[in-house]
Amino acid sequence: MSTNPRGPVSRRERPAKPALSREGIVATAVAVMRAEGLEKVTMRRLAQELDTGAASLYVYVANMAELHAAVLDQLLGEVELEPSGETWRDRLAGVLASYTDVLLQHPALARAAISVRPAGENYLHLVERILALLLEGGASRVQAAWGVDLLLQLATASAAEHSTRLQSGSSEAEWDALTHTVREAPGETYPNLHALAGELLSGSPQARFDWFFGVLVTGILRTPSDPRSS
Amino acid sequence: MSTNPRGPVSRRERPAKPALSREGIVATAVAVMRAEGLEKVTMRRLAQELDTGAASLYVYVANMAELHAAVLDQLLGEVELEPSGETWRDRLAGVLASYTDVLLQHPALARAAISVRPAGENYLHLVERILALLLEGGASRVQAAWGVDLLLQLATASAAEHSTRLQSGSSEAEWDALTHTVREAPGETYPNLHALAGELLSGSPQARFDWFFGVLVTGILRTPSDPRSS
DNA sequence: ACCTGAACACCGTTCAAGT
DNA sequence: ACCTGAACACCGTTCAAGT
Repeated sequence: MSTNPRGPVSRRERPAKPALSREGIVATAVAVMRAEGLEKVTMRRLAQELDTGAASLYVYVANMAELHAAVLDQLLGEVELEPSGETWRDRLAGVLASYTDVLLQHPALARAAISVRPAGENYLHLVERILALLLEGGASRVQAAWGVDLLLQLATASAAEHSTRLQSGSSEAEWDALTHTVREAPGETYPNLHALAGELLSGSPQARFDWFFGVLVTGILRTPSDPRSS
Repeated sequence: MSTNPRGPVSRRERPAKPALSREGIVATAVAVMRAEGLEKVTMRRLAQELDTGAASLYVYVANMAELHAAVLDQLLGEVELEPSGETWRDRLAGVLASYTDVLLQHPALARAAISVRPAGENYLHLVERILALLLEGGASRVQAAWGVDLLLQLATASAAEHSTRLQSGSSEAEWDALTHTVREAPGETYPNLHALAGELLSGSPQARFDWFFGVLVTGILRTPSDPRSS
């Protein structure tokens, strides 16, 4: 009869329930999201996964929004900050494409990312990197600072918009409906819409991303900030 | 004892329940949203308002997303499409500012607008007007078509981001937290973030809007679409 | 201080049954 | 064809009570 120096053996059924912690909760949230999507990341589901009650989680996270922000920051760790590329422009395009990719893999998160400010480490690293590349490209201090905002906002919005199209069951039908609406727009009421229907619906996502990126970079470098405000 | 030629008078308590219709449902949804916000626009609440059961609404709208799209299109009727302004550029800025204003008045709708494609009349009129202004400014066909997308996407994202800051009870505290994070970012790990903290947090919403708008217009007119795709 | 069960006040959507 | 009640399968958050 060997004795366990660490005390009596009790509840041998499962490994001792690990203590709750903010990191544990966020890690579980990320795992559930990867497996089943952000929709399934609910307080009740997380609690079940951690073998406790939903109310217990509120000791470590203030609410759902804060949890979403933490999950998002965690995901941002996957963004490629040092992509290959000859010029600063290619590297900047690479970082943004990687950011967009990460969001596209998690449709619901892309939507959440628009209203959520992740103030975590990974978000800061991303901002830092984009600032560096813009400065390398010759942007002024204000151009770089405001430019980051503009670039991230657009990348996020594009991912959110695209991701809804991808996931929602009705994606195909909805796209058809939009196509139909544009193509059938009467030329008397909507002359330009009618004339440019082809262009409005043209372009692969890649081609559009490239053009959008070009527009922003060109604009950022050529547009001085309002002299009255600097 | 007068007789009613239209039949026996029954249920004199309230005016006869009006027949359900898609327009009636959307109008009620808009009214509830104006009064109490999009969060309160639920199937159950709308049904209550219309003196019926939630299930009955599904005869006229497919689901919540479709209802949101209809509400959004209705709201877009308030956008000023003919603002005063000397140049096409001023008028375009006016249209976009008005669009942003409308969304800012309804925070939750701004967020919904990112993933929702309103295919209604008012949305089409907005697109038509922006196309016309861009063409007037000398944009090519593709520049105008893709430019509308870019301008609307960015205006929507800005409104969504800003509106969350405005409404969420914790807005002030969250903004302080972000400010603090940026100001306290260690210079060794985040040299650029640290050096540009002032610029990152600078600028009134108006100043940023003006600069963003300038960046997009400049970029749209100067960036040719990829020759391989046109 | 941390954890819990139970409750509060809700959701969207489906479906069998009625008219 | 349209409308209904009831049910299904959930939510986030709070709070008194325990340890």
